[in-house]
Amino acid sequence: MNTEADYLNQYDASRFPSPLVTVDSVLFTLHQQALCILVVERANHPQKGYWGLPGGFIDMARDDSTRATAMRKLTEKTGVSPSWLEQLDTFSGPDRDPRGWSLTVTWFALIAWADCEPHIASVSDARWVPIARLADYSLAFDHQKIITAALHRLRQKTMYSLLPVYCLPETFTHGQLQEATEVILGQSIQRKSLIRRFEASGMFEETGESMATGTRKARLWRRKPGVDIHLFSRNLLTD
Amino acid sequence: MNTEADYLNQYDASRFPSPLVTVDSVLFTLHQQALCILVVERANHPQKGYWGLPGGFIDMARDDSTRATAMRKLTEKTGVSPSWLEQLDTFSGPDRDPRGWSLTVTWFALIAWADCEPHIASVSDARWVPIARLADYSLAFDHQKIITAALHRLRQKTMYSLLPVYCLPETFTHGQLQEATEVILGQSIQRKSLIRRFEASGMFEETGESMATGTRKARLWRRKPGVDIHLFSRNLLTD
DNA sequence: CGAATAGTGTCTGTAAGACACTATGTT
DNA sequence: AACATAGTGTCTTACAGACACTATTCG
Repeated sequence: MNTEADYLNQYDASRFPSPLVTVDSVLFTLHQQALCILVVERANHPQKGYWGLPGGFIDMARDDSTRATAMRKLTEKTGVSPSWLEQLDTFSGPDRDPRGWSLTVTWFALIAWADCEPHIASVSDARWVPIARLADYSLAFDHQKIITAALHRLRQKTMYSLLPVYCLPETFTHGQLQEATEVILGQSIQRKSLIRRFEASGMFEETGESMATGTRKARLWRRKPGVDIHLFSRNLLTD
Repeated sequence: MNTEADYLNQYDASRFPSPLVTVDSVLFTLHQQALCILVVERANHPQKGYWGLPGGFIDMARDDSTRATAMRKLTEKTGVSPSWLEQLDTFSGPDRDPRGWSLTVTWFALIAWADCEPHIASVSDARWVPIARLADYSLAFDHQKIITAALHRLRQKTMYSLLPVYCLPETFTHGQLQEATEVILGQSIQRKSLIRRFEASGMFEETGESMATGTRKARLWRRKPGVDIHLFSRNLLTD
């Protein structure tokens, strides 16, 4: 007799060698017209003292998916949940970690700077780094490659959606969204095109309030609750 | 003294519990105007007798990435390398496999039916199933969910690239590409639009040969060697 | 020649790019 | 009032949709 129940009774996972599994996230924000990434100084070996992405091991007792692991680690470092969190890619191989064959499930996240600044300012090991300054940091493992992939994803999605709103505070103006989009894409865009898309997306509602960012007051908007992101069928900046 | 070398000397991966890690692929092809997926009958527990995606454990001695694992498993089942292979997503959680907390890195692949039919016909455990017939099969684990994600990816990419060419033989006609695209999208498309994109992509060259699929002979084309896939800035079928 | 599929010409429709214009608030 | 930023009107451009047209091959 050899039922599945018999098999499972005798099954011992520790008999099989397994890769080292981690979860890492690339969290972006915008601050002072710069696109920034959250990096953490490594307190332990391996690569102690290097800077790395926020992440770590899965806690199988608490996490019911790698999304939960990513969320838990980001919340530990920032004090809040990211506004946007999607899976990026899985990186693996025998040489990327000195402890052996390893695999990291990576996530791509966005948050408003103001939402987490108080918490980040209070912990010394996490820091926002403008992407133009990343070269000043010694990054652990293949984290530079992961960041490059995340940046590519962010720029692609910015071309066919209004993803940058997830880098903004709960209420925001057209001007702030335009600035966010321009910082991410690294070039100026047509305000008219952005506003046309903003309206067509059906994702937003006016708060009724307005705010003076420049000289004239600008209307404030928020994301409609429960409304999903809208994907456009054409890209911005199609050159 | 506590150097990284000391740390690595004392490091014992087996002390830490680790999720069960697998790699699974969704391989699509086109046959007789139907979009098909390769499924394999499970010879061992768990879920023995159910059908599942081609995949399995990482062989850390031989595979230098999960891509290599996916490629190795697909080659075992089909006899050839897929024409297209990209990472899809990672699925994880405590309940998806009865052996415990598990994680599968999934890949999305395309191949021409004729390239692997001789090999598949010779092995009894692998089978092409038209997606409309998947309901007739008892699928293992969360493989239905993985297939749904792969199908979504295939359809999306078909809207903004000529990805379906990777389901065709090395040389093919405009008509075959149109048929492939229509089968994948489940609706007819404008031949003129397809040919405009085909030319604009710069991905193809004429073989000089032609072929009678219908009454009149059609020109044969192939992918230019070393040329990457072209992504269009607008979608087809934007309704 | 007619039938069927291969392939082209060209008009329409839609949404982005460009940019001038008007509106509103601050000094 | 001057000015700077908010927001609109509208022309142009690029490319997909529609569909009629011509071309080729076979019976």
